[in-house]
Amino acid sequence: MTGEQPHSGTAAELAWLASYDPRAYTPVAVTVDVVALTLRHGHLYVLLVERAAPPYQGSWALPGGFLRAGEEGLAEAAARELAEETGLHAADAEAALSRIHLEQLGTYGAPDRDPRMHVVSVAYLAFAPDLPDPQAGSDAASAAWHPVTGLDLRPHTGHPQAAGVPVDTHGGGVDGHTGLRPDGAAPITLAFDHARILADGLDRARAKIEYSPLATAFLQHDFTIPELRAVYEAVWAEKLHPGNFHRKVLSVPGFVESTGTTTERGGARGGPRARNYCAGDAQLLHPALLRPTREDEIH
Amino acid sequence: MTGEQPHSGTAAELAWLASYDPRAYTPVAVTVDVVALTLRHGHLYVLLVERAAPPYQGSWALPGGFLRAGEEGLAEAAARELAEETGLHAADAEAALSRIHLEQLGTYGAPDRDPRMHVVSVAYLAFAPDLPDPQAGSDAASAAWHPVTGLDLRPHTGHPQAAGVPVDTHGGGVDGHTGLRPDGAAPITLAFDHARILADGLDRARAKIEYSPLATAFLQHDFTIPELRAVYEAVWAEKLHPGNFHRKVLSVPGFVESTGTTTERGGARGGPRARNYCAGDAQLLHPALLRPTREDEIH
DNA sequence: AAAATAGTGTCTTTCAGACAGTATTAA
DNA sequence: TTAATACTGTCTGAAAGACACTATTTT
Repeated sequence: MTGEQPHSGTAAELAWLASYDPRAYTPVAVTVDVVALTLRHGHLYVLLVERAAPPYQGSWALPGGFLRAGEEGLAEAAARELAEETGLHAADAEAALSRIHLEQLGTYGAPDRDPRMHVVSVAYLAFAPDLPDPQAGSDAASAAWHPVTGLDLRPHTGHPQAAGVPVDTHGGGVDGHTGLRPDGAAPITLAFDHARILADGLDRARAKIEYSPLATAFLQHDFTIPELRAVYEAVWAEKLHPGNFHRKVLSVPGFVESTGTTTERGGARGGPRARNYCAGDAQLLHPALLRPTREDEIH
Repeated sequence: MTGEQPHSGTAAELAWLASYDPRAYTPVAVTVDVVALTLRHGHLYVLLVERAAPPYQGSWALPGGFLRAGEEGLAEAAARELAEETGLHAADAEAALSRIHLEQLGTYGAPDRDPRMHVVSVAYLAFAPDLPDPQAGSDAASAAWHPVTGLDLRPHTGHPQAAGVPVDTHGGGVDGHTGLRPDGAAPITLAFDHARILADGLDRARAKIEYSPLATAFLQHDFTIPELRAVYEAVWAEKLHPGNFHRKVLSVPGFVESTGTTTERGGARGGPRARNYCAGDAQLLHPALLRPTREDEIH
């Protein structure tokens, strides 16, 4: 909009406008980062990109980029970044993106979180069904889905309470269960404060599927109750009781709707064929699906 | 675009450029706004400032200001703004601010939300005990606490629990249920998108006191169960059953701790003296205090 | 005395979790 | 056949909400 000189006006207006001129201040950059989660082979994966330039050259980071000032809103920018990095800006972007849930996660603005300048990052959280790997030859050449269990989620830039996100009581300590890769390799350390952002995103995801039907956003249009249970088990990293989960899901009005069909085959290791369902029209689960081993209050 | 002539080149080239010099883009301003809530005479009040210059000259707005780039984080900026506008930057600022709960609410960045330029606003939500009125002669000369029932809040289409800005652009419908003042005066319309921000803050507050002990942040250090109930009734705008509420609060571990004392006098209209409590050490209420007339899913 | 309120007891309903049990399918 | 799995039935305990009741204080 303004870009150059402010338009003319009264003296008072000009004085006030001057207070809005960003060049009167040290500049701030605004970026949008995306924590895109998906489910693969029963495990949670997050979309990461490899940094091609310093700082943190060669490190993995959350996909993101600068907000195009005057052109787009924050959610638009997040959707654009996500489409670019997943390689979905092709023909099917429209259809694929429409099934992806996107919500604002939080904003991170510690002055030293980027060594180059003060960067304020608006983080978004995305739930996506299993997508193809990002294709080379696009912006997404360096993007890949990583299992979250292979990432080091302990914050390393210990700025006081940088850009705190709600309620989070980030375990912070030597939790031990995160950051260990199944193959025993060293956990990957993320660039900037992206480990913290990812940890906040995982916390949000774990809490969100309790009272919202968004777990279905990780699945295809049609799914079975056991598949839905696999989502909860992956996000919560807990085994759930199959029978109780089944009855509970069906008892929540509007959570799932029967399609009248069943799967073609039974389970890989035996068992009957499961009935198919699709997402219902509820926005809120009532009653909620409470996480089981909620180790009570932390203090 | 920029308002001048757009740069030539593909988006990828622009992004490449920006990775070296973010100022290649149209500038963005970053502000921090605060939704500060308090309880007065049994009603919810919000801190507002009167705008002294266009746009929206003479309108009321949320207190806020520019992030001091390179100097402070977002939460720091919010605390600074809150201290300035409440007139608490005096001697007692330290003690008073320490009792105020402050958390990030969401970030608002629609390109046209400020007519002058693209402004990204990081909103914070504050719960404060009853504070003295802002004093003239300070930055807070134009600040005042307003009952939220006297403000015009458009209903918003977002998810009730969603922390932050819903992805969809709201369809700003006109509904008459909120914004009616008890004295029948016309509801006050807030500047910019601050009505939306305030509505999101109220939603967050209503949800937050269900599962966190933050309702106590509205009270003095010592309080009675009926006083705590008054907080819930004001925030939820619902009458609660006194007996059940009492038993429920005491049954949640770590919510409140008895001080062994009682009030000096009984209720204003009769009744025994109440026992005093202070906040316990729980961070999460388990089990939660569920809101009663939760009209189920919205779709 | 009358009215209002703090705090407790009890009953009913709902729901989460444990567990058992049946039917169906793959190996 | 064996093992795994989808799904259903049943019991127990926790907890929310409705209601009744006592005790204490103000007007």
